[in-house]
Amino acid sequence: MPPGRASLKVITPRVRSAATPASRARRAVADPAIGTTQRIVDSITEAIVERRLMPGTKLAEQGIADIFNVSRTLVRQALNQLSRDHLVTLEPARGAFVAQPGIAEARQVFEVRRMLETSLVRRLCASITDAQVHELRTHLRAELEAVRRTDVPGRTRLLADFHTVLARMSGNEVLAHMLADLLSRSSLIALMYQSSHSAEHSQDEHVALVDAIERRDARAAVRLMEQHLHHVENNLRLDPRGPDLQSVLRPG
Amino acid sequence: MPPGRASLKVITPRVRSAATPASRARRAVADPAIGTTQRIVDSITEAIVERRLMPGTKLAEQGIADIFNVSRTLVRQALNQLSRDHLVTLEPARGAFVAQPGIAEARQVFEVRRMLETSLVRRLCASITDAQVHELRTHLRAELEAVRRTDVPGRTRLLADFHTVLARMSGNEVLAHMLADLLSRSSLIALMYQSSHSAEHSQDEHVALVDAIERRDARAAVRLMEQHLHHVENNLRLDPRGPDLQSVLRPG
DNA sequence: CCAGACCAAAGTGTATACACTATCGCATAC
DNA sequence: GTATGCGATAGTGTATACACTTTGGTCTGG
Repeated sequence: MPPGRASLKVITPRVRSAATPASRARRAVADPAIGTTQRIVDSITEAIVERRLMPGTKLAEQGIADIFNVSRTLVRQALNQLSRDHLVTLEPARGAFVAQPGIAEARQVFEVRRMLETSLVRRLCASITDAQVHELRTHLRAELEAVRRTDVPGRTRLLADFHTVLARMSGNEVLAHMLADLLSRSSLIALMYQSSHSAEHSQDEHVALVDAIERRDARAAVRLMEQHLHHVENNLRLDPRGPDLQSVLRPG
Repeated sequence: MPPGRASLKVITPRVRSAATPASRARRAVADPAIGTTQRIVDSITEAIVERRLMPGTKLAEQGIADIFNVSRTLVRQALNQLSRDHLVTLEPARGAFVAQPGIAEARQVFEVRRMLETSLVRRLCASITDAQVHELRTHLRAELEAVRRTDVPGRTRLLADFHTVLARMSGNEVLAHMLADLLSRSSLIALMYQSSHSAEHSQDEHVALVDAIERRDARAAVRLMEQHLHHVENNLRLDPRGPDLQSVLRPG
Protein backbone atom coordinates (compact mmCIF):
# COMPACT_ATOMS: atom_id res chain seq x y z
CA MET A 1 0.00 0.00 0.00
CA PRO A 2 1.38 3.38 -0.96
CA PRO A 3 2.56 5.41 1.99
CA GLY A 4 1.20 8.77 2.97
CA ARG A 5 -2.29 8.20 1.75
CA ALA A 6 -4.23 9.45 4.74
CA SER A 7 -3.96 13.13 4.06
CA LEU A 8 -4.42 12.95 0.33
CA LYS A 9 -8.13 12.34 0.25
CA VAL A 10 -8.66 13.84 -3.15
CA ILE A 11 -12.21 14.98 -3.35
CA THR A 12 -13.68 14.06 -6.69
CA PRO A 13 -15.74 16.88 -8.14
CA ARG A 14 -18.58 14.43 -8.72
CA VAL A 15 -20.37 16.25 -11.44
CA ARG A 16 -23.89 15.00 -11.97
CA SER A 17 -23.85 15.39 -15.71
CA ALA A 18 -25.82 12.59 -17.33
CA ALA A 19 -22.74 10.39 -16.87
CA THR A 20 -23.18 9.18 -20.47
CA PRO A 21 -23.48 5.44 -19.81
CA ALA A 22 -23.04 4.73 -23.50
CA SER A 23 -19.49 5.92 -23.79
CA ARG A 24 -17.67 3.20 -22.02
CA ALA A 25 -14.27 1.69 -22.53
CA ARG A 26 -12.45 4.58 -24.04
CA ARG A 27 -9.64 6.51 -22.44
CA ALA A 28 -9.40 4.78 -19.13
CA VAL A 29 -6.94 6.94 -17.27
CA ALA A 30 -7.33 10.47 -16.07
CA ASP A 31 -10.88 11.18 -17.07
CA PRO A 32 -12.37 13.58 -14.59
CA ALA A 33 -16.06 14.10 -14.06
CA ILE A 34 -16.78 10.41 -14.36
CA GLY A 35 -17.52 7.98 -11.58
CA THR A 36 -14.57 6.31 -9.93
CA THR A 37 -16.19 2.91 -10.23
CA GLN A 38 -16.76 3.46 -13.92
CA ARG A 39 -13.13 4.35 -14.39
CA ILE A 40 -12.14 1.00 -12.92
CA VAL A 41 -14.66 -0.82 -15.09
CA ASP A 42 -13.43 0.92 -18.20
CA SER A 43 -9.83 0.27 -17.33
CA ILE A 44 -10.35 -3.44 -16.82
CA THR A 45 -12.58 -3.70 -19.87
CA GLU A 46 -9.92 -2.10 -21.99
CA ALA A 47 -7.26 -4.36 -20.53
CA ILE A 48 -9.29 -7.45 -21.32
CA VAL A 49 -10.22 -6.44 -24.84
CA GLU A 50 -6.66 -5.46 -25.60
CA ARG A 51 -5.44 -8.84 -24.43
CA ARG A 52 -3.45 -7.47 -21.56
CA LEU A 53 -5.49 -9.62 -19.21
CA MET A 54 -5.82 -13.19 -20.40
CA PRO A 55 -8.95 -15.28 -19.79
CA GLY A 56 -8.80 -17.06 -16.47
CA THR A 57 -6.61 -14.46 -14.83
CA LYS A 58 -7.56 -13.88 -11.23
CA LEU A 59 -8.55 -10.34 -10.33
CA ALA A 60 -7.77 -9.94 -6.65
CA GLU A 61 -9.70 -7.12 -5.06
CA GLN A 62 -6.97 -5.69 -2.90
CA GLY A 63 -4.51 -5.71 -5.76
CA ILE A 64 -6.80 -3.68 -7.98
CA ALA A 65 -7.69 -1.43 -5.10
CA ASP A 66 -4.04 -0.61 -4.52
CA ILE A 67 -3.52 0.21 -8.18
CA PHE A 68 -6.36 2.72 -8.26
CA ASN A 69 -5.77 3.94 -4.72
CA VAL A 70 -9.30 3.20 -3.66
CA SER A 71 -10.87 0.81 -1.22
CA ARG A 72 -12.09 -2.66 -2.03
CA THR A 73 -15.63 -1.33 -1.92
CA LEU A 74 -15.34 0.39 -5.27
CA VAL A 75 -13.41 -2.48 -6.79
CA ARG A 76 -16.17 -4.86 -5.78
CA GLN A 77 -18.73 -2.62 -7.42
CA ALA A 78 -16.67 -2.57 -10.59
CA LEU A 79 -16.24 -6.34 -10.59
CA ASN A 80 -19.96 -6.76 -10.12
CA GLN A 81 -20.65 -4.62 -13.15
CA LEU A 82 -18.08 -6.50 -15.17
CA SER A 83 -19.68 -9.78 -14.23
CA ARG A 84 -23.01 -8.44 -15.49
CA ASP A 85 -21.21 -7.69 -18.76
CA HIS A 86 -19.97 -11.28 -18.81
CA LEU A 87 -16.38 -10.12 -18.98
CA VAL A 88 -15.49 -11.56 -15.58
CA THR A 89 -16.80 -14.53 -13.66
CA LEU A 90 -17.49 -14.26 -9.95
CA GLU A 91 -16.93 -17.43 -7.98
CA PRO A 92 -18.33 -17.22 -4.47
CA ALA A 93 -15.68 -16.94 -1.79
CA ARG A 94 -13.01 -17.53 -4.41
CA GLY A 95 -12.81 -14.32 -6.29
CA ALA A 96 -13.18 -12.75 -9.71
CA PHE A 97 -11.60 -14.12 -12.87
CA VAL A 98 -11.45 -12.94 -16.43
CA ALA A 99 -14.24 -14.85 -18.12
CA GLN A 100 -13.58 -17.90 -20.28
CA PRO A 101 -16.60 -18.12 -22.55
CA GLY A 102 -17.16 -21.70 -23.65
CA ILE A 103 -17.92 -22.91 -27.15
CA ALA A 104 -21.64 -23.08 -26.54
CA GLU A 105 -21.74 -19.54 -25.26
CA ALA A 106 -19.71 -18.36 -28.22
CA ARG A 107 -22.15 -19.87 -30.69
CA GLN A 108 -25.08 -18.41 -28.80
CA VAL A 109 -23.58 -14.95 -28.81
CA PHE A 110 -23.12 -15.08 -32.54
CA GLU A 111 -26.60 -16.40 -33.08
CA VAL A 112 -28.12 -13.52 -31.14
CA ARG A 113 -25.89 -11.10 -33.00
CA ARG A 114 -27.24 -12.41 -36.28
CA MET A 115 -30.77 -11.96 -35.01
CA LEU A 116 -30.18 -8.39 -33.94
CA GLU A 117 -27.80 -7.16 -36.59
CA THR A 118 -29.74 -8.46 -39.57
CA SER A 119 -32.82 -6.67 -38.28
CA LEU A 120 -30.64 -3.69 -37.61
CA VAL A 121 -29.36 -3.30 -41.16
CA ARG A 122 -32.83 -3.91 -42.57
CA ARG A 123 -34.10 -1.08 -40.44
CA LEU A 124 -31.16 1.13 -41.33
CA CYS A 125 -31.85 0.77 -45.05
CA ALA A 126 -35.17 2.43 -44.42
CA SER A 127 -34.02 5.19 -42.13
CA ILE A 128 -30.40 6.05 -42.87
CA THR A 129 -29.49 9.56 -43.98
CA ASP A 130 -26.80 10.64 -46.39
CA ALA A 131 -24.84 12.18 -43.56
CA GLN A 132 -24.83 8.87 -41.76
CA VAL A 133 -23.63 7.08 -44.86
CA HIS A 134 -20.84 9.60 -45.02
CA GLU A 135 -19.95 8.84 -41.41
CA LEU A 136 -19.81 5.15 -42.24
CA ARG A 137 -17.51 5.83 -45.16
CA THR A 138 -15.22 7.78 -42.91
CA HIS A 139 -15.13 4.87 -40.50
CA LEU A 140 -14.36 2.47 -43.33
CA ARG A 141 -11.42 4.61 -44.39
CA ALA A 142 -10.05 4.48 -40.85
CA GLU A 143 -10.45 0.71 -40.86
CA LEU A 144 -8.65 0.41 -44.15
CA GLU A 145 -5.74 2.47 -42.97
CA ALA A 146 -5.37 0.46 -39.78
CA VAL A 147 -5.44 -2.75 -41.79
CA ARG A 148 -2.89 -1.44 -44.29
CA ARG A 149 -0.36 -0.49 -41.68
CA THR A 150 -1.08 -3.68 -39.74
CA ASP A 151 -1.97 -1.78 -36.61
CA VAL A 152 -3.35 -4.85 -34.86
CA PRO A 153 -4.96 -3.35 -31.76
CA GLY A 154 -6.27 -0.41 -33.75
CA ARG A 155 -7.83 -2.45 -36.51
CA THR A 156 -9.35 -4.85 -34.00
CA ARG A 157 -11.00 -2.00 -32.21
CA LEU A 158 -12.17 -0.31 -35.39
CA LEU A 159 -13.58 -3.49 -36.88
CA ALA A 160 -15.63 -4.04 -33.73
CA ASP A 161 -16.60 -0.38 -33.50
CA PHE A 162 -18.12 -0.61 -36.95
CA HIS A 163 -20.95 -2.65 -35.53
CA THR A 164 -21.33 -0.25 -32.62
CA VAL A 165 -21.62 2.65 -35.01
CA LEU A 166 -24.32 0.87 -36.96
CA ALA A 167 -26.26 0.26 -33.77
CA ARG A 168 -26.02 3.87 -32.69
CA MET A 169 -27.29 5.01 -36.08
CA SER A 170 -30.51 3.15 -35.57
CA GLY A 171 -31.31 5.63 -32.84
CA ASN A 172 -32.43 2.75 -30.69
CA GLU A 173 -30.41 2.97 -27.51
CA VAL A 174 -31.81 -0.22 -26.08
CA LEU A 175 -30.55 -2.04 -29.13
CA ALA A 176 -27.22 -0.24 -29.00
CA HIS A 177 -26.66 -1.23 -25.39
CA MET A 178 -27.44 -4.87 -26.00
CA LEU A 179 -25.22 -4.99 -29.02
CA ALA A 180 -22.41 -3.32 -27.10
CA ASP A 181 -22.70 -6.12 -24.60
CA LEU A 182 -22.55 -8.77 -27.29
CA LEU A 183 -19.62 -7.07 -28.96
CA SER A 184 -17.46 -7.00 -25.86
CA ARG A 185 -18.25 -10.65 -25.33
CA SER A 186 -17.33 -11.28 -28.94
CA SER A 187 -13.98 -9.66 -28.32
CA LEU A 188 -13.29 -12.11 -25.52
CA ILE A 189 -14.43 -14.98 -27.69
CA ALA A 190 -12.25 -13.91 -30.58
CA LEU A 191 -9.39 -13.64 -28.18
CA MET A 192 -9.87 -17.21 -26.96
CA TYR A 193 -10.64 -19.00 -30.19
CA GLN A 194 -8.98 -16.81 -32.76
CA SER A 195 -7.49 -18.59 -35.71
CA SER A 196 -6.49 -17.13 -39.00
CA HIS A 197 -9.39 -14.85 -39.68
CA SER A 198 -7.97 -12.15 -41.84
CA ALA A 199 -8.81 -8.59 -41.02
CA GLU A 200 -8.81 -7.67 -44.70
CA HIS A 201 -11.68 -10.03 -45.29
CA SER A 202 -13.78 -8.45 -42.57
CA GLN A 203 -12.96 -5.02 -43.88
CA ASP A 204 -14.02 -5.97 -47.39
CA GLU A 205 -17.31 -7.26 -46.06
CA HIS A 206 -17.88 -4.06 -44.17
CA VAL A 207 -17.42 -2.10 -47.36
CA ALA A 208 -19.82 -4.31 -49.29
CA LEU A 209 -22.35 -3.95 -46.50
CA VAL A 210 -22.17 -0.18 -46.53
CA ASP A 211 -22.52 -0.23 -50.31
CA ALA A 212 -25.75 -2.16 -49.96
CA ILE A 213 -27.00 0.13 -47.22
CA GLU A 214 -26.23 3.16 -49.33
CA ARG A 215 -28.30 1.68 -52.14
CA ARG A 216 -31.04 1.08 -49.56
CA ASP A 217 -30.98 -2.49 -50.72
CA ALA A 218 -32.33 -4.14 -47.59
CA ARG A 219 -32.35 -7.64 -49.00
CA ALA A 220 -28.69 -7.53 -49.94
CA ALA A 221 -27.67 -5.77 -46.74
CA VAL A 222 -29.30 -8.42 -44.61
CA ARG A 223 -27.69 -11.18 -46.60
CA LEU A 224 -24.27 -9.54 -46.39
CA MET A 225 -24.53 -9.03 -42.66
CA GLU A 226 -25.60 -12.60 -42.14
CA GLN A 227 -22.72 -13.87 -44.23
CA HIS A 228 -20.27 -11.59 -42.50
CA LEU A 229 -21.20 -12.85 -39.06
CA HIS A 230 -21.11 -16.45 -40.25
CA HIS A 231 -17.66 -15.91 -41.68
CA VAL A 232 -16.38 -14.45 -38.46
CA GLU A 233 -17.87 -17.28 -36.44
CA ASN A 234 -16.70 -20.00 -38.77
CA ASN A 235 -13.17 -18.70 -38.69
CA LEU A 236 -12.96 -19.35 -34.98
CA ARG A 237 -11.70 -22.62 -33.60
CA LEU A 238 -14.98 -23.73 -32.17
CA ASP A 239 -14.52 -27.47 -32.59
CA PRO A 240 -15.67 -29.41 -29.53
CA ARG A 241 -12.22 -30.92 -29.29
CA GLY A 242 -9.41 -28.51 -29.51
CA PRO A 243 -8.06 -25.70 -27.37
CA ASP A 244 -11.19 -25.67 -25.27
CA LEU A 245 -9.41 -27.67 -22.61
CA GLN A 246 -9.69 -24.58 -20.54
CA SER A 247 -13.44 -24.75 -20.20
CA VAL A 248 -13.43 -28.51 -19.91
CA LEU A 249 -10.95 -28.40 -17.08
CA ARG A 250 -12.73 -25.68 -15.21
CA PRO A 251 -13.26 -26.54 -11.53
CA GLY A 252 -17.05 -26.73 -11.91
CA MET B 1 -34.68 -0.92 13.72
CA PRO B 2 -35.70 -4.27 15.20
CA PRO B 3 -34.43 -4.86 18.72
CA GLY B 4 -32.15 -7.66 19.74
CA ARG B 5 -30.29 -7.98 16.50
CA ALA B 6 -26.75 -8.21 17.71
CA SER B 7 -26.79 -11.80 18.93
CA LEU B 8 -28.81 -13.19 16.08
CA LYS B 9 -26.12 -13.23 13.43
CA VAL B 10 -27.64 -16.02 11.43
CA ILE B 11 -24.93 -17.66 9.43
CA THR B 12 -26.15 -18.35 5.93
CA PRO B 13 -25.08 -21.79 4.71
CA ARG B 14 -23.82 -20.23 1.50
CA VAL B 15 -23.95 -23.21 -0.76
CA ARG B 16 -21.91 -22.80 -3.90
CA SER B 17 -24.32 -24.64 -6.17
CA ALA B 18 -24.34 -23.00 -9.58
CA ALA B 19 -26.61 -20.33 -8.10
CA THR B 20 -28.83 -20.62 -11.19
CA PRO B 21 -28.75 -17.00 -12.32
CA ALA B 22 -31.60 -17.67 -14.71
CA SER B 23 -34.24 -18.35 -12.11
CA ARG B 24 -34.87 -14.90 -10.85
CA ALA B 25 -37.91 -13.22 -9.49
CA ARG B 26 -39.81 -16.17 -8.22
CA ARG B 27 -40.60 -16.87 -4.59
CA ALA B 28 -38.77 -14.08 -2.92
CA VAL B 29 -39.02 -14.95 0.75
CA ALA B 30 -37.37 -17.76 2.63
CA ASP B 31 -35.33 -19.34 -0.10
CA PRO B 32 -32.22 -20.81 1.42
CA ALA B 33 -29.11 -21.66 -0.48
CA ILE B 34 -29.36 -18.49 -2.53
CA GLY B 35 -27.35 -15.31 -2.13
CA THR B 36 -28.70 -12.70 0.22
CA THR B 37 -28.26 -9.97 -2.36
CA GLN B 38 -30.19 -11.99 -4.90
CA ARG B 39 -33.04 -12.41 -2.43
CA ILE B 40 -33.30 -8.64 -2.15
CA VAL B 41 -33.16 -8.21 -5.91
CA ASP B 42 -35.87 -10.80 -6.42
CA SER B 43 -38.02 -9.31 -3.74
CA ILE B 44 -37.90 -5.81 -5.17
CA THR B 45 -38.32 -7.10 -8.72
CA GLU B 46 -41.42 -8.96 -7.68
CA ALA B 47 -42.76 -5.94 -5.86
CA ILE B 48 -42.28 -3.74 -8.91
CA VAL B 49 -43.76 -6.17 -11.40
CA GLU B 50 -46.73 -6.81 -9.13
CA ARG B 51 -47.39 -3.09 -8.90
CA ARG B 52 -46.73 -2.91 -5.19
CA LEU B 53 -44.00 -0.35 -5.88
CA MET B 54 -45.09 2.37 -8.24
CA PRO B 55 -42.71 4.03 -10.71
CA GLY B 56 -40.89 6.95 -9.16
CA THR B 57 -41.01 5.54 -5.66
CA LYS B 58 -37.83 6.23 -3.75
CA LEU B 59 -35.97 3.22 -2.47
CA ALA B 60 -34.02 4.36 0.57
CA GLU B 61 -31.11 2.11 1.39
CA GLN B 62 -31.45 2.05 5.15
CA GLY B 63 -35.17 1.38 4.94
CA ILE B 64 -34.65 -1.68 2.77
CA ALA B 65 -31.72 -2.76 4.90
CA ASP B 66 -33.91 -2.73 8.01
CA ILE B 67 -36.59 -4.79 6.29
CA PHE B 68 -34.17 -7.53 5.32
CA ASN B 69 -32.05 -7.22 8.46
CA VAL B 70 -28.89 -6.68 6.50
CA SER B 71 -26.48 -3.81 6.13
CA ARG B 72 -26.68 -1.14 3.48
CA THR B 73 -23.79 -2.85 1.71
CA LEU B 74 -25.96 -5.66 0.41
CA VAL B 75 -28.82 -3.34 -0.38
CA ARG B 76 -26.51 -1.22 -2.48
CA GLN B 77 -25.36 -4.29 -4.37
CA ALA B 78 -28.97 -5.21 -5.02
CA LEU B 79 -29.87 -1.72 -6.19
CA ASN B 80 -26.91 -1.74 -8.52
CA GLN B 81 -28.09 -4.96 -10.10
CA LEU B 82 -31.61 -3.60 -10.41
CA SER B 83 -30.31 -0.52 -12.14
CA ARG B 84 -28.51 -2.74 -14.65
CA ASP B 85 -31.89 -4.40 -15.26
CA HIS B 86 -33.39 -0.95 -15.85
CA LEU B 87 -35.94 -1.50 -13.12
CA VAL B 88 -34.55 1.25 -10.91
CA THR B 89 -32.76 4.48 -11.69
CA LEU B 90 -29.76 5.54 -9.66
CA GLU B 91 -29.35 9.28 -9.21
CA PRO B 92 -25.95 10.21 -7.81
CA ALA B 93 -26.05 11.35 -4.22
CA ARG B 94 -29.85 11.34 -4.35
CA GLY B 95 -30.78 7.72 -4.21
CA ALA B 96 -32.54 4.94 -6.06
CA PHE B 97 -35.99 5.22 -7.57
CA VAL B 98 -38.29 2.80 -9.30
CA ALA B 99 -37.67 3.47 -12.98
CA GLN B 100 -40.05 5.50 -15.11
CA PRO B 101 -39.40 4.36 -18.65
CA GLY B 102 -40.30 7.10 -21.10
CA ILE B 103 -42.22 6.74 -24.31
CA ALA B 104 -39.11 6.56 -26.47
CA GLU B 105 -37.63 3.81 -24.34
CA ALA B 106 -40.91 1.91 -24.46
CA ARG B 107 -40.98 1.95 -28.23
CA GLN B 108 -37.35 0.90 -28.40
CA VAL B 109 -37.91 -2.02 -26.07
CA PHE B 110 -40.76 -3.27 -28.21
CA GLU B 111 -38.75 -2.82 -31.38
CA VAL B 112 -35.92 -4.94 -30.02
CA ARG B 113 -38.40 -7.50 -28.80
CA ARG B 114 -39.77 -7.77 -32.31
CA MET B 115 -36.27 -8.26 -33.66
CA LEU B 116 -35.45 -10.99 -31.20
CA GLU B 117 -38.76 -12.76 -30.87
CA THR B 118 -39.52 -13.04 -34.56
CA SER B 119 -36.12 -14.64 -35.06
CA LEU B 120 -36.81 -16.76 -32.04
CA VAL B 121 -40.02 -18.29 -33.34
CA ARG B 122 -38.51 -18.82 -36.77
CA ARG B 123 -35.74 -20.75 -35.14
CA LEU B 124 -38.14 -22.67 -32.92
CA CYS B 125 -40.14 -23.87 -35.91
CA ALA B 126 -37.03 -25.66 -37.07
CA SER B 127 -35.95 -27.12 -33.76
CA ILE B 128 -38.94 -27.62 -31.53
CA THR B 129 -39.81 -31.10 -30.27
CA ASP B 130 -43.20 -32.60 -29.64
CA ALA B 131 -42.52 -32.60 -25.92
CA GLN B 132 -41.86 -28.88 -26.04
CA VAL B 133 -45.08 -28.27 -27.94
CA HIS B 134 -46.85 -30.18 -25.22
CA GLU B 135 -45.23 -27.97 -22.61
CA LEU B 136 -46.44 -24.90 -24.48
CA ARG B 137 -49.96 -26.29 -24.58
CA THR B 138 -49.86 -26.84 -20.86
CA HIS B 139 -48.79 -23.26 -20.37
CA LEU B 140 -51.59 -22.03 -22.62
CA ARG B 141 -54.12 -23.94 -20.53
CA ALA B 142 -52.82 -22.26 -17.39
CA GLU B 143 -53.10 -18.88 -19.11
CA LEU B 144 -56.65 -19.61 -20.16
CA GLU B 145 -57.69 -20.57 -16.67
CA ALA B 146 -56.14 -17.47 -15.16
CA VAL B 147 -57.92 -15.32 -17.74
CA ARG B 148 -61.24 -17.08 -17.15
CA ARG B 149 -61.23 -16.57 -13.43
CA THR B 150 -59.92 -13.01 -13.86
CA ASP B 151 -56.88 -13.69 -11.72
CA VAL B 152 -55.20 -10.42 -12.70
CA PRO B 153 -51.73 -10.83 -11.19
CA GLY B 154 -51.65 -14.49 -12.21
CA ARG B 155 -52.62 -13.93 -15.80
CA THR B 156 -50.22 -11.01 -16.11
CA ARG B 157 -47.38 -13.16 -14.95
CA LEU B 158 -48.37 -16.12 -17.13
CA LEU B 159 -48.81 -14.01 -20.25
CA ALA B 160 -45.31 -12.61 -19.78
CA ASP B 161 -43.89 -16.00 -18.85
CA PHE B 162 -45.08 -17.35 -22.18
CA HIS B 163 -42.37 -15.39 -23.91
CA THR B 164 -39.81 -16.51 -21.37
CA VAL B 165 -40.74 -20.13 -21.98
CA LEU B 166 -40.29 -19.68 -25.72
CA ALA B 167 -36.87 -18.18 -25.16
CA ARG B 168 -35.77 -21.01 -22.90
CA MET B 169 -36.89 -23.56 -25.48
CA SER B 170 -34.48 -22.16 -28.01
CA GLY B 171 -31.70 -23.51 -25.83
CA ASN B 172 -29.91 -20.21 -26.31
CA GLU B 173 -29.26 -18.87 -22.83
CA VAL B 174 -27.79 -15.64 -24.07
CA LEU B 175 -31.01 -14.95 -25.90
CA ALA B 176 -33.09 -16.03 -22.93
CA HIS B 177 -31.26 -13.66 -20.63
CA MET B 178 -31.66 -10.70 -22.93
CA LEU B 179 -35.31 -11.42 -23.45
CA ALA B 180 -35.85 -11.75 -19.71
CA ASP B 181 -34.41 -8.28 -19.40
CA LEU B 182 -36.71 -6.88 -22.04
CA LEU B 183 -39.70 -8.63 -20.51
CA SER B 184 -39.23 -7.17 -17.06
CA ARG B 185 -38.87 -3.76 -18.64
CA SER B 186 -42.02 -4.43 -20.61
CA SER B 187 -43.82 -5.15 -17.36
CA LEU B 188 -42.84 -1.75 -16.05
CA ILE B 189 -43.89 -0.14 -19.30
CA ALA B 190 -47.25 -1.89 -19.32
CA LEU B 191 -47.70 -0.78 -15.77
CA MET B 192 -47.11 2.86 -16.66
CA TYR B 193 -48.96 3.13 -19.94
CA GLN B 194 -51.53 0.41 -19.65
CA SER B 195 -54.84 1.12 -21.25
CA SER B 196 -57.53 -1.32 -22.14
CA HIS B 197 -55.52 -4.10 -23.63
CA SER B 198 -57.58 -7.19 -23.06
CA ALA B 199 -55.87 -10.24 -21.70
CA GLU B 200 -58.16 -12.49 -23.73
CA HIS B 201 -56.80 -11.03 -26.92
CA SER B 202 -53.20 -11.74 -25.94
CA GLN B 203 -54.13 -15.23 -24.91
CA ASP B 204 -55.82 -15.88 -28.24
CA GLU B 205 -52.75 -14.70 -30.06
CA HIS B 206 -50.56 -16.99 -27.99
CA VAL B 207 -52.72 -19.92 -28.98
CA ALA B 208 -52.58 -19.03 -32.66
CA LEU B 209 -48.82 -18.68 -32.40
CA VAL B 210 -48.37 -22.09 -30.85
CA ASP B 211 -50.63 -23.55 -33.53
CA ALA B 212 -48.32 -22.16 -36.19
CA ILE B 213 -45.24 -23.38 -34.37
CA GLU B 214 -46.72 -26.84 -34.04
CA ARG B 215 -47.30 -26.91 -37.78
CA ARG B 216 -43.68 -25.80 -38.17
CA ASP B 217 -45.06 -22.97 -40.25
CA ALA B 218 -42.25 -20.48 -39.78
CA ARG B 219 -43.70 -17.85 -42.07
CA ALA B 220 -46.99 -17.75 -40.20
CA ALA B 221 -45.36 -17.94 -36.78
CA VAL B 222 -43.15 -14.96 -37.52
CA ARG B 223 -46.09 -12.97 -38.80
CA LEU B 224 -48.20 -13.84 -35.76
CA MET B 225 -45.47 -12.91 -33.32
CA GLU B 226 -44.89 -9.62 -35.09
CA GLN B 227 -48.58 -8.82 -35.02
CA HIS B 228 -48.88 -9.86 -31.40
CA LEU B 229 -46.13 -7.52 -30.29
CA HIS B 230 -47.54 -4.70 -32.40
CA HIS B 231 -50.93 -5.20 -30.80
CA VAL B 232 -49.51 -5.07 -27.32
CA GLU B 233 -47.53 -1.95 -28.10
CA ASN B 234 -50.35 -0.19 -29.89
CA ASN B 235 -52.68 -0.79 -27.00
CA LEU B 236 -50.48 1.26 -24.72
CA ARG B 237 -51.03 4.97 -24.26
CA LEU B 238 -47.82 6.00 -25.94
CA ASP B 239 -49.02 9.32 -27.35
CA PRO B 240 -46.46 12.08 -26.90
CA ARG B 241 -49.06 14.07 -25.06
CA GLY B 242 -50.93 12.20 -22.40
CA PRO B 243 -50.11 10.63 -19.07
CA ASP B 244 -46.42 10.95 -19.74
CA LEU B 245 -46.35 13.97 -17.50
CA GLN B 246 -44.33 11.81 -15.19
CA SER B 247 -41.33 11.64 -17.47
CA VAL B 248 -41.77 15.22 -18.58
CA LEU B 249 -41.82 16.43 -15.01
CA ARG B 250 -38.83 14.43 -14.00
CA PRO B 251 -36.24 16.52 -12.12
CA GLY B 252 -33.68 16.25 -14.94
C1' DC C 1 -45.54 38.87 2.46
C1' DC C 2 -41.99 36.99 -0.28
C1' DA C 3 -36.92 35.93 -1.34
C1' DG C 4 -32.73 34.27 -0.07
C1' DA C 5 -29.34 32.55 3.28
C1' DC C 6 -28.36 29.44 6.88
C1' DC C 7 -28.77 25.36 9.77
C1' DA C 8 -30.18 20.61 11.09
C1' DA C 9 -31.68 16.13 9.78
C1' DA C 10 -31.50 12.52 6.67
C1' DG C 11 -29.27 9.94 3.20
C1' DT C 12 -25.64 8.61 0.06
C1' DG C 13 -20.45 7.60 -1.02
C1' DT C 14 -16.32 5.56 0.47
C1' DA C 15 -13.21 3.52 3.70
C1' DT C 16 -12.18 0.44 7.21
C1' DA C 17 -12.87 -3.45 10.50
C1' DC C 18 -13.90 -7.98 11.44
C1' DA C 19 -15.63 -12.76 10.56
C1' DC C 20 -15.36 -16.48 7.79
C1' DT C 21 -13.75 -19.44 3.84
C1' DA C 22 -10.41 -21.26 0.68
C1' DT C 23 -5.64 -22.44 -0.31
C1' DC C 24 -1.21 -24.29 0.34
C1' DG C 25 2.61 -26.01 2.86
C1' DC C 26 4.08 -29.18 6.11
C1' DA C 27 3.96 -32.69 9.26
C1' DT C 28 2.41 -37.17 10.43
C1' DA C 29 0.51 -41.72 9.75
C1' DC C 30 0.13 -45.62 6.89
C1' DG D 1 6.29 -42.75 -1.05
C1' DT D 2 1.75 -41.48 -0.99
C1' DA D 3 -2.12 -39.88 1.36
C1' DT D 4 -4.51 -37.56 5.07
C1' DG D 5 -5.06 -33.98 8.34
C1' DC D 6 -3.79 -29.66 10.44
C1' DG D 7 -2.45 -24.88 10.66
C1' DA D 8 -0.99 -20.39 8.78
C1' DT D 9 -1.92 -17.09 5.27
C1' DA D 10 -4.36 -14.72 2.01
C1' DG D 11 -8.67 -13.24 0.35
C1' DT D 12 -13.64 -12.73 0.18
C1' DG D 13 -18.32 -11.41 2.55
C1' DT D 14 -20.67 -8.32 5.46
C1' DA D 15 -21.12 -4.77 8.84
C1' DT D 16 -20.02 -0.44 10.63
C1' DA D 17 -17.95 4.24 10.77
C1' DC D 18 -17.39 8.58 8.97
C1' DA D 19 -17.36 12.37 5.43
C1' DC D 20 -19.98 14.84 2.32
C1' DT D 21 -24.27 16.10 -0.23
C1' DT D 22 -28.92 16.96 -0.48
C1' DT D 23 -33.08 18.70 1.54
C1' DG D 24 -36.50 20.95 4.12
C1' DG D 25 -37.43 24.34 7.43
C1' DT D 26 -36.63 28.58 9.79
C1' DC D 27 -35.01 32.97 10.34
C1' DT D 28 -33.85 37.38 8.71
C1' DG D 29 -33.88 41.29 5.47
C1' DG D 30 -36.13 43.67 2.00
